[in-house]
Amino acid sequence: MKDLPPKEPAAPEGRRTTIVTLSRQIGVAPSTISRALKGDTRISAETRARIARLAQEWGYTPHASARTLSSGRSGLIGVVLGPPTNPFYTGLLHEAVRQAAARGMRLLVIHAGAGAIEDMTADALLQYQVDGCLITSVELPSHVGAVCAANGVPVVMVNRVARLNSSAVTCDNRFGSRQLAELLLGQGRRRFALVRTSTSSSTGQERDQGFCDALADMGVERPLRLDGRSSHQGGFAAGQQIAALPVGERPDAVFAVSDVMAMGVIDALRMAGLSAPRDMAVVGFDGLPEAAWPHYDLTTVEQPLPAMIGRALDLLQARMADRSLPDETVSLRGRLVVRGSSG
Amino acid sequence: MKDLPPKEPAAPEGRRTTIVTLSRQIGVAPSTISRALKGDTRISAETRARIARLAQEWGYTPHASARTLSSGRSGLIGVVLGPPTNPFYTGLLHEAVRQAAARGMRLLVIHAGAGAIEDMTADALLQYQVDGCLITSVELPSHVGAVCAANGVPVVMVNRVARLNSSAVTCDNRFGSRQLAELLLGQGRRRFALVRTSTSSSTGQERDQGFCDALADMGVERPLRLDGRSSHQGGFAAGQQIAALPVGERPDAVFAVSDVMAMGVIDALRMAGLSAPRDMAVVGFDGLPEAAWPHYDLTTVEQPLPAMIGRALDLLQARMADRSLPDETVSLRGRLVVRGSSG
DNA sequence: ATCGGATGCGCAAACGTTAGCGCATAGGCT
DNA sequence: AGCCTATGCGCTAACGTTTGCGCATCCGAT
Repeated sequence: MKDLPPKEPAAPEGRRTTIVTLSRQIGVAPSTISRALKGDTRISAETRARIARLAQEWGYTPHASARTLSSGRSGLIGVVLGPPTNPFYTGLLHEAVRQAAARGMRLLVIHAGAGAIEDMTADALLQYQVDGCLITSVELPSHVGAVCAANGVPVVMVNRVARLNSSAVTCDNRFGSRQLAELLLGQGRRRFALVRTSTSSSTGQERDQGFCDALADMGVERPLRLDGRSSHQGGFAAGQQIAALPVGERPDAVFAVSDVMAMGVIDALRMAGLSAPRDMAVVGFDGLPEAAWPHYDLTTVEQPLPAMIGRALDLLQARMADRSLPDETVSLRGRLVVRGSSG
Repeated sequence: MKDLPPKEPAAPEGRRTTIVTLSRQIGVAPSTISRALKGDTRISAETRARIARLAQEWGYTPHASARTLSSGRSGLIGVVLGPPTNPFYTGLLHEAVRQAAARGMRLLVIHAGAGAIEDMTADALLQYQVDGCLITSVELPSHVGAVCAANGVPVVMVNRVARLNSSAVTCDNRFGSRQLAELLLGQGRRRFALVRTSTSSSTGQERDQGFCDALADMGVERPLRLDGRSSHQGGFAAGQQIAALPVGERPDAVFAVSDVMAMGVIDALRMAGLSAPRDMAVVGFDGLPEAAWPHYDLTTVEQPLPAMIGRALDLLQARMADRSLPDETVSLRGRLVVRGSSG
């Protein structure tokens, strides 16, 4: 009944159990151990089984650095994360951690937040030999892009349009915002306001265009445009402006290009004594968990985050295996989630 | 005017510039390069300067894996991150990334979220030879603890009490919630509700106790206790219960042990037609940026996050340098931030 | 009996850095 | 002039894995 986990069962000198420890135990070459452990069929099935058992018994753990040094592959994905003011990035990180782990990869956080990325920081990509890079920041930091390109490190942007030397996976922003527009138009709304981000991200622009195109198709006049930071505060400020409009000029529907901003709008309206579905419809985009809070009850388009991360990792892994693959952009359709805020 | 950044200036064969590339260029031993680059004073100042210049010229980037393999130090900090439902962890991550980078270290995200951590995942700690571990999860995942302890990897818990084989840095929860209690008592509030987390984290318990002790000191009866998940939803549910109380039994102040929960409480009250400072005071704990939103305007105790992360990294680095250092717990005082929600 | 090809594994050279010794050279001291 | 201590580097052996070859052995086919 030796049920103990393989806790240094026979590594007496406190030295790590390595591939040669095993090789000496069992009387085969280290290379055989290495191959057996990764399932190389050139090694007979029974030898592989014996080796697997031995490794288990001795609590063998591969040494990632040694593998990296020898093979050039680190199993690490460099991540540049967007600002904390948008919970979307938080969800994205969590999903990425989970899925990467399932594929045997880990996330190395290179940079997080809004600030510019320093060159020194970007060098970590090289130092740690990341196999690929996941970027969700507003813009592909130039130095990171250069470093990756110069070293053949594949880059995938998530929720951003592709730049030079990068693939990308996004939500179908145009289609999504068109759906929102059509929903509102179908309700008879005709006076629109559009709350956008001042830093014109590709995502924001696409949502803007998709929405406005749908309005144009119906011959509805262009919406009132308000710009602000992509955060609750940005939306809040826009909401205050909207609330301050003379009653006659008030829109009957407002589309904020991100859920956080929409939440800000709602809060601002409320503080001005206006209410989300009653005085005007408010819709957002992203599908944050927060948008479902009863207090917001926000109609939005939910980005298919798990699928997006999955595709992003697919793209990355494909390009790790074959560096010559051309850049690719995939866009996935989101799901319109109709809640109370749209009336 | 050769202003180009050191972009493979002379690495013709696409081979990485290594320490021996440099050593051959300049005619010294590789070991000398290594020592010079890390400022070893045994190398003359002028040689060091020459080498530094050469390295710059050739765009030399150290190979982290090689260093790790040889020296045993990876420059990596393993991170276990709490659930995405509490923005506190997001802020913590951002701060940690920034400060770690400033100290030349990177964050390897081992696990994120509420789910249990798998053994395989924990093994990444060993594989990548992390120098230390930062844990903010609710409880120290047992396997992670075991792995770290067995391999002498220092562990620091943040916002959690220390477990066996770990140091910790927390906010002074008792003092903070006492301050909140005294603030409310000073206003004449006497009927209290306490919204707690059902999973009894050390943090939650301490805040509970600090608050109740202060009440007891004033001879005020024990508060009504409501338990829920540590999220907006948990707080929301508690808020609904409070709102549903007969008017005579309603508290005149509620303390939610975290800001997210307090936000949930406020939203629930509001949906029931009650309002935060008017019908009862609501206070939280953490000092989230979200708490400052005009819509919440939440009185809270702000955890000194930058200082906490700083101390956590201090503890970690000290224990990397000297593994024999005893575990240490430091608690830092937060700052009472009085806003509108407390009336 | 001989040959040809699988099948199964071993050899040894990388990968880039670090660190324990050890060996010169130079200068100051007696 | 000889000895001693710095000062400044070089040698070399790790660190643990991977991988391109290459070499046996064994099987069946000729």
